[in-house]
Amino acid sequence: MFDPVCPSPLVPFRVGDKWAALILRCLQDGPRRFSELKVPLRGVTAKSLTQSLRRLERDGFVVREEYEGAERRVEYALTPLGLGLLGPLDAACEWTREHWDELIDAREAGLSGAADL
Amino acid sequence: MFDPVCPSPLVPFRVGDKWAALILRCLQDGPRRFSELKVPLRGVTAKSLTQSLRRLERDGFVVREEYEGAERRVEYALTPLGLGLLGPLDAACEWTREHWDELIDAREAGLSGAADL
DNA sequence: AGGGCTGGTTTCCGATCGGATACCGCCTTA
DNA sequence: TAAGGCGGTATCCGATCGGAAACCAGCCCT
Repeated sequence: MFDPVCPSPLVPFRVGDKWAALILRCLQDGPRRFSELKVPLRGVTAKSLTQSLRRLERDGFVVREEYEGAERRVEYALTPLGLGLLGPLDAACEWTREHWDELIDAREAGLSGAADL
Repeated sequence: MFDPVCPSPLVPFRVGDKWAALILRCLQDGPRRFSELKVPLRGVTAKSLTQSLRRLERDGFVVREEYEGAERRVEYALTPLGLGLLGPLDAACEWTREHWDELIDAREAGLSGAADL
């Protein structure tokens, strides 16, 4: 999941910061713990993950719930607002999948003669 | 159009860089000249505009056409791919409009107690 | 000859982004 | 008592983003 070799920088859409969209996807099937998020989000550092989660929380897309008990347990879950965000996000993802070949071709064509950028 | 006082940083979606989405919108009703883009995109500097346009061109969303003649004339137009991009973009915009109040409320609530970020 | 418009480029700079690394308190288990 | 997992923080750093300002060539008009 979320292979770092995947050329996702090609995707023309973004939701929030670098990891936000992936976090939302990870949470769409239910709450996840901090460490359960780190696994699928390959390569994310604790700092970046915390930062993204704090922002998603501040913006009302995610709630942080700390359970008290013997073992420490913190779970993150989507709010209704965050769940709704998945709609347009899915639309964008689907469009990207449908036009993937065109995106690749266009960029490769546009790349010849534009070394930098 | 595109009032700088508009709190658009609240919008959770992004397409490309800061000006890309606005440029696409400006082009949706037909080609526009460089200087015709600068007007509605209030506050954009020539550098930023050029940069965004070059990227959009490289990625195959926009074409640059230079007309020869007495007066200098350069026009930018959407490609079919760029036109298609407006679909999911519109979906995202509409979602944002529908949930605007929730977005505001959520951020205001989330802001109390989170000074920075 | 000078000034203006068009479509940029160049340089500089501060702000932000995000990775690397080290460290932390708390709790459980061996 | 030490080791290890959990859920982070703190600090540093290089890369990128994007605005400000200056400058430019080519062409027009006066």
